[in-house]
Amino acid sequence: MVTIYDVAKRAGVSPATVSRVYGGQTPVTPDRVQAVRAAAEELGFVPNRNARRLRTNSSEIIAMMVPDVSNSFFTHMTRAVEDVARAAGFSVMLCNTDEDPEREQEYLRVATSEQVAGIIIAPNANSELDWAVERGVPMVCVDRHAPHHEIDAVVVDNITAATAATHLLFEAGYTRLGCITGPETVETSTARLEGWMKAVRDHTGTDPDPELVLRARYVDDRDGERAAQQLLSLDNPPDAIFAGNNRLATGTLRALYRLDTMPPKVGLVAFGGPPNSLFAWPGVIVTYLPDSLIGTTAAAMLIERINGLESDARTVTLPIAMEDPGTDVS
Amino acid sequence: MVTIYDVAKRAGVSPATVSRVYGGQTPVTPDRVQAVRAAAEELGFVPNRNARRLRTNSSEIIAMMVPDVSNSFFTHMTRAVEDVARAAGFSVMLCNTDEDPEREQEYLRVATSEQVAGIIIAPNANSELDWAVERGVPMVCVDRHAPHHEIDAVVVDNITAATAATHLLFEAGYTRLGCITGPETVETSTARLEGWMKAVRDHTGTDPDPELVLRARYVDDRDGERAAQQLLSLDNPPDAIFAGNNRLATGTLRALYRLDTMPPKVGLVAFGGPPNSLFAWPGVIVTYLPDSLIGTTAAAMLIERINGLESDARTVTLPIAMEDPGTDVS
DNA sequence: TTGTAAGCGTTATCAA
DNA sequence: TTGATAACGCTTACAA
Repeated sequence: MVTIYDVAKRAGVSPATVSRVYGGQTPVTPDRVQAVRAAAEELGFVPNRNARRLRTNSSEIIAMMVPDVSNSFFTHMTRAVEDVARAAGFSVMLCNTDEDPEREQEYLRVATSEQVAGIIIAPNANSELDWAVERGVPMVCVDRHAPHHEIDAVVVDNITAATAATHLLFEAGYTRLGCITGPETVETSTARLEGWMKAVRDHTGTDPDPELVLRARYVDDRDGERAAQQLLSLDNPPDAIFAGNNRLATGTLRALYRLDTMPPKVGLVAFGGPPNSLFAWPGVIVTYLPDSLIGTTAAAMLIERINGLESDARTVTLPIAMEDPGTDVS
Repeated sequence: MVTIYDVAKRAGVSPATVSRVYGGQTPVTPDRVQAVRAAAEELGFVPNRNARRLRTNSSEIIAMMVPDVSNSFFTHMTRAVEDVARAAGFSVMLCNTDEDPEREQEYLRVATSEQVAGIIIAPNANSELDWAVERGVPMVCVDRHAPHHEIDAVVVDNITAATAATHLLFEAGYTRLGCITGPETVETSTARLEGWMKAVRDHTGTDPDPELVLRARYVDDRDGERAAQQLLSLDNPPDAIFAGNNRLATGTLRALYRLDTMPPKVGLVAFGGPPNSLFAWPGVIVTYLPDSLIGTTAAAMLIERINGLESDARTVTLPIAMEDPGTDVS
């Protein structure tokens, strides 16, 4: 391994000078910079970041922890984070927590002991962020608030959007609405359920029929498909379904397709949009989560923290866009 | 920061003993292990990986470099890599090269100077892998061979599958086929074009009309959409289109939808499948790339290299599955 | 502006 | 089985 000592010898300067050429604060005479760069080039020198980190106690890596790396919502968010991070000189390390607290905990441990510059995380109700927070690692939550913690967060207004989307179903003429939402450990699933219930109460004047509400995992299409099948095989099945995230929407669509009751026969709210939806479909109301905007906002906030900002925890709530193609088959 | 010295003092042992308790090779008496663990727990000790790496010259991080983190093909592959890597004690750092040699080069630099354990990369024709290879970083290419290099690779048989899929279009009764493939810098796009041409020659006995072949970027749906529009607005437009990857297929479908010529009116080969395709569609022939299998295979091969395997470069070619729902509208 | 030298927290060598 | 001690490659006082 080529070190600054080798480069120093070759360039006829001291190791300190070499160090200063790379990201040093102290100025170095131009011709010496030249000499050092030339020597480094010839020798194929690469600064050892571990040594640097050991010395400086800081890295240029941001860890991004999401429950599902293959969900387009998070991949878009990640891309946005990466763009902002790279512009500020950080690399992004992506970690897949799979909505599993143990995995998440392990990654938090790894990230902390890697001395990452900061962490962006979509936590769940059981996340134990204390540990990393206590050790002073800058952190920003995305999509969900931090449980029990004063941590910056970038979220969306799920309740309002869920209510609005559900209203659109009623306006389209559907009357008996089912709801498939995520597990209780995920904040957004409860918020969306709440928004849905509000709309149902507004329109019917009563609480929704409990058999019309199902919970399924966010991370697997199949769970959504099974839940939809269950709803549709009720004695008194719903004529429209609210699907609490993009995967659940995909699963629900698949169930509808299998049963030959594609929208608009049965209405659908795809909260967060089916992933990579190809085109608008009559009878499908799609809400678009501002994935990229969440990412850029969170990255910017994290970088502020990394740069030493000490203010109280901030929460940014972003709006949700919606598309209603109507129920006409065109 | 809590160090092994603090823990040692608290536990009444030497720093060396503490070090040995964590991942050490040398045995330690059980009660001392107890004492050390207890002390570490109380103090909230986390081993500093930078110091460890500096000392041992090795990390437990695998860098995965893909051209498009939001493409489902690569996200599925990444998940598979992660599963295998985690089982072997590695964390996975995901890097988005955006099909851009400069970005890729930067990430290779970062990864090398981070002393990553190994690299899994989907390179393009301009990738300069020499640099990292020379420094002895274990590497495996996925989806594409390494340009000019003796490096392990896990690929699929694009030519054969492209030919077979194109044959299916002819068999379905389509006669004038267009082809939208990726840029020349990407090996798979040329291979798929080649497979398509072979099938066209087989059936028509002549070379395909040059105006029916278009190149578009792999990484953006819109490029595919524009290309499809261009093909369909020819004086003598194709009655079926071969789309060279999942994004191009998505874009093509969108163009077909806009022009109200959805399959089976115009036939389609979606090579690699439209992302998260909801269901089979008449007139759409889908080839499924073995994304997960590529990932697990590549990860296993990389880990062998990390563990010191010195054999010649190996190339694994995996088969491609296909689905043809026929042209009947059901 | 430059060089010398002392760490950063860990692991590896060597004796005990 | 354990402990003292010398690295690992880099940054940074401090002195020149």
